[in-house]
Amino acid sequence: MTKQLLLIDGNSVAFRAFFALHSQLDKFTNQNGLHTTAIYGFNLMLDHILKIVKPDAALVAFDAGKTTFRTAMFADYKSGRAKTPPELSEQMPYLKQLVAARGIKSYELANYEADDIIGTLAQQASQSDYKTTIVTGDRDLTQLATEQVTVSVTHKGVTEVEHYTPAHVLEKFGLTPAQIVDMKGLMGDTSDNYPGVTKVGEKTAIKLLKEYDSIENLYDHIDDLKQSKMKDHLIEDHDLAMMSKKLARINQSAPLEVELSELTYLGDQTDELIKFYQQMNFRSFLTKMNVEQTELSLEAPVDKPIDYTVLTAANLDLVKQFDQPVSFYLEMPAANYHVSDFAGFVIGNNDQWFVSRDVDLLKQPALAQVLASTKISKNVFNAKAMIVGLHRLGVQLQNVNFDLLLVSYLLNTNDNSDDLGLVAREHGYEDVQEDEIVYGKGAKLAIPADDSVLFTHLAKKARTIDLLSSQLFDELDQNEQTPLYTDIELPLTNVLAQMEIMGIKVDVDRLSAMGSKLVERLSEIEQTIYQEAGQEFNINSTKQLGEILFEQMKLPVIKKTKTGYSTAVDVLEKLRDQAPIVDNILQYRQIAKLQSTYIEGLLKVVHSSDQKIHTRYLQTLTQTGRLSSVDPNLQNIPIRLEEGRKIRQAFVPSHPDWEIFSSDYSQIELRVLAHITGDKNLQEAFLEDQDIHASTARRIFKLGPNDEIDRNLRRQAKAVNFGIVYGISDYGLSQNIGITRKQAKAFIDTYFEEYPGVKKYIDTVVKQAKKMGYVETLTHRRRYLPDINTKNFNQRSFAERTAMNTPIQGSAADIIKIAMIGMQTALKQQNLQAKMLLQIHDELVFEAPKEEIPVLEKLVPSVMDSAVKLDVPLKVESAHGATWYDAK
DNA sequence: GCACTCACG
DNA sequence: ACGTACGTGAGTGCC
Repeated sequence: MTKQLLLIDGNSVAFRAFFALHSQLDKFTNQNGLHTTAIYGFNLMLDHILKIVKPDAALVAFDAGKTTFRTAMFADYKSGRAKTPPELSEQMPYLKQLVAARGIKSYELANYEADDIIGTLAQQASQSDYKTTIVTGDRDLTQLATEQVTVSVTHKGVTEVEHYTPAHVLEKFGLTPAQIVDMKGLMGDTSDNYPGVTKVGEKTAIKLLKEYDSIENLYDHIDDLKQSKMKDHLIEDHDLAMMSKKLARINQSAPLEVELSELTYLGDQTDELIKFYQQMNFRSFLTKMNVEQTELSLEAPVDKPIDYTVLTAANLDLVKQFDQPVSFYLEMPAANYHVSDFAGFVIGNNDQWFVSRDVDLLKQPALAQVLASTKISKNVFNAKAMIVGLHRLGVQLQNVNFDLLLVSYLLNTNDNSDDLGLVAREHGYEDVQEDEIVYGKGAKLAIPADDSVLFTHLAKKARTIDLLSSQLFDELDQNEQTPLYTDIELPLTNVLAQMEIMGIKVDVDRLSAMGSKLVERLSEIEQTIYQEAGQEFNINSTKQLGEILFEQMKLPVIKKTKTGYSTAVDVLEKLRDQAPIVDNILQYRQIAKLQSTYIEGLLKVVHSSDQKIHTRYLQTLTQTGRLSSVDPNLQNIPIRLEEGRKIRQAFVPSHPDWEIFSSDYSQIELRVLAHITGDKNLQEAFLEDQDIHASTARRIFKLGPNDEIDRNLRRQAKAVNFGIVYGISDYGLSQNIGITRKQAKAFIDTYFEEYPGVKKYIDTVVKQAKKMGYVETLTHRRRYLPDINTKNFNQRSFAERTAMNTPIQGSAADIIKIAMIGMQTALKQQNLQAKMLLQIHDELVFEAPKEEIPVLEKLVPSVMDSAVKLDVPLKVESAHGATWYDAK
């Protein structure tokens, strides 16, 4: 029978695991301050792969030392590589302990790398009756793939792996595994520091090898190549290419001192492993082994049993005893809490938990008074959902102290799952199951019939909230984020809840009438398109559309996507002149979008009870601190094109003789930029209330104060301003305004000369991000950037752009949040009937009686522009009218 | 469930 | 040499 062999590239996987968890570096330490990220990640990978492979034999290979037979060939091999971080080095000895405790042999060999050990063993295994799986973070090992040997390369994290068989290598590179070394020979390897051929990268290497198979054959036919720079480089670098290929080739006959027969996989060495996990403080792995964690159990109950009391109308007075913070949780299994069923609730503290399925009990004074009490504070998970859910029952929730979801998100914007069990796990608490497991999902979503299943789940949720509060409050404090939570996000939760509950009225008839017209026009255009194409097809299918345009009608292919031809707007616009069908397709797309997303989509979510739409704002989702809006999204209702803008005519006030009133910040992000960077020239433009894009145009195009700025110059300057905010690149700018990359680069260089403060800021913020691993907004909102130091150019560049953009976008989000809280307070204080309904990132939308409009025209801008004090003024513009459309 | 396209700031 | 603008949500097609 075929046996299974598992070979793991220890250094490379540890390295991957270390950087995958880099943002969590400080959270993963044991009692002695040892960092444990690489060990933890490595073990996750082991768990994952052992399940898939079920090996009979296994080995983890490690690199032995600095010098190998490769350094003898090429002195610079792997030189110039950044030193292994000490936080990783310190973990390596323990990693070997882990491997041993899991019943796997480790091995290293002087003068050879882990690759060579693996290559040699894989070779031997193929001659015996073995199937081999190699796990590594290094794609170079794919050269070892054969029908008997699969190379599993770890992806983003460490548990996601991509399995390379010869077929997969072919699909991925268009090459055989044997050609990988030729590819590396031509392209070189920056991380191993061997050169390859000048100016030849992966793409070129693959192209050449597809034609010539190998480096040797390529050079045999070098005279056949057309005269080109590339040919010159190839000839010039012949020796380098040959050497690089040798360096890339994995040695498959290293003088190993181990044999396959010694690699028997023993399985977990339970006692040793438990001791090791305890030493590493790996609670989740201990849980998996069903180990009682005595000394940790007070803090971290793991499957710890829980007692609860079932509440009934008869014993309801039991809840009157509460005189200190209580945890409360109202269970709504569907995501949309405006309409979800109620499964039950839990309330309690100090290991006294009261549960019930009967949410009507919440209306009883004994309970309702606790929830509304301003004396007894409440600890919850997702306060906004609780407020809205309770409101549906006619019950008020006041005095929320701790919101686990919200605090978790502020501590790390990635901890934004709306599942309590998952969020708790991020903080080391393992005993709450995922909702999906308890309630199922999709069509299978159901409330468990078994009382003990439901009640245990609920009680554990309440207990977890209770137990996590002080720890997470401490962490907030350490991050200087307590004011952000207390003064901004927590009060905002309540404001958002009120906006969602209020909803916005929709003129359903109007929307339907617009829909009918669109449907008519759609079928007309459809017929025209079919005629022009000479056949009927599904216009919505990009695949079919691509075939018609680019194969049958032979239009030039401008851009391709991963899967075929691109038919996106920018492509079609370039083809406009070539065939009338293109214009019609653009028309069709525009109208189809309006019809399906905005007419049908919105009609579907109008509540029949009040003819209103009640969106949900997600307060704990975005990486920058912005809100998002779902079910439906009311933050992307059309405005740019008149056709679509008319949709806004269907958004109307909820009372006769009321109007829609809207105020928006003008250029808030650029003003924030001027403030944060301290750039005097940019600040001056805002202090003098100049047209900012015109002012930028004047500077970057070196125009005099009286020169006219034509529309095109202003448009280009505007694009440059956007580019700066987004974290500029010459390529991105050139694409956006249709100029060459060189011109774009010149614009950017001039911009930085004119605005030196901006340049300085960008350099500083990126440096800061590289050092600290995160960036911050005005209010200490934090975003971790785990990729900021990665070797991968794309990932790193992206992280760098994010480092520049997040403080700007995020601070603008902070400002409008503060303004919203101020507005809610002001409306109440002044006894106004006006209601705040929507937030669209830099805009607030209200409805109000006509007579209050003059009040709002003063009040709203004054609250908005005084939300924070910046070094430049904030500017607010307002409008009002009978519908949202008319508020322009 | 992913890819593509397109709506907004 | 690399291959990009920042942040979102929703509908449709296709596997």
